[in-house]
Amino acid sequence: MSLPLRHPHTTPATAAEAEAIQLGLRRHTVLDGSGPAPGAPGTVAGVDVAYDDGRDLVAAAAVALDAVTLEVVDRATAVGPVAFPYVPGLLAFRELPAVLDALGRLRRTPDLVVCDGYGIAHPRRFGLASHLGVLTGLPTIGVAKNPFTFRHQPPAPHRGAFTPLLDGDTEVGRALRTRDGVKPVFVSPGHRVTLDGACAHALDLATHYRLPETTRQADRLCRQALSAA
DNA sequence: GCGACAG
DNA sequence: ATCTTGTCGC
Repeated sequence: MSLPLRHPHTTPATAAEAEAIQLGLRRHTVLDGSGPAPGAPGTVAGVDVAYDDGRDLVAAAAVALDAVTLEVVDRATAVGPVAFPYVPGLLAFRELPAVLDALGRLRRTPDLVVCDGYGIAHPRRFGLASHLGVLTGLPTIGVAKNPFTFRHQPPAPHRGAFTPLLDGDTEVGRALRTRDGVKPVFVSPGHRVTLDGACAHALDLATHYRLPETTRQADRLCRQALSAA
């Protein structure tokens, strides 16, 4: 089976073409909070990919968790050839083909998807999570391990503290502390989620570790799928 | 022009 | 992302 897409998924031949596609899709971004409320029942999926440059392979994983208990309820993987090179700002074109494949193999469509990367915290306000959200119509957020090119002050040392992630004067995301005294994560909305909502979801999903349980599970599974391929 | 730059 | 052992600490 596969996921119905609201917009065609395309693999561009050049970076310039990719930027044009990106700008076209960007107009469909919605940040109205029509996605699930934090704490609401349902499923949350984490997606991630791993690469084997030597074999030109990419492996993606989608792991669905119960949004309330954080128990794993479903998992799926997809392995295929790498379709696009790594270009900062164009990561979606490299990761999404395999991710869409894996997501489509879940038994049930998740109510929220958590990406390992950015949503609107992006040089053109359209990162990986934004791209995935617009293509599928699903609510998405991005939780990254690094601040990319954006400025921020360190948040207070306690869990839940945050500071704005700034692109000039615009708050495009937040540096959010998910554990006391541990390096923050960098959260931004992708699609159908507000910035406040994205942070609340990230905090709910990262209770025991720095990273959301969704990304931890997906990271483990895609590495496993790659080594098994 | 060069470097930096999510994964 | 990936190449990679042990080690310190809760």
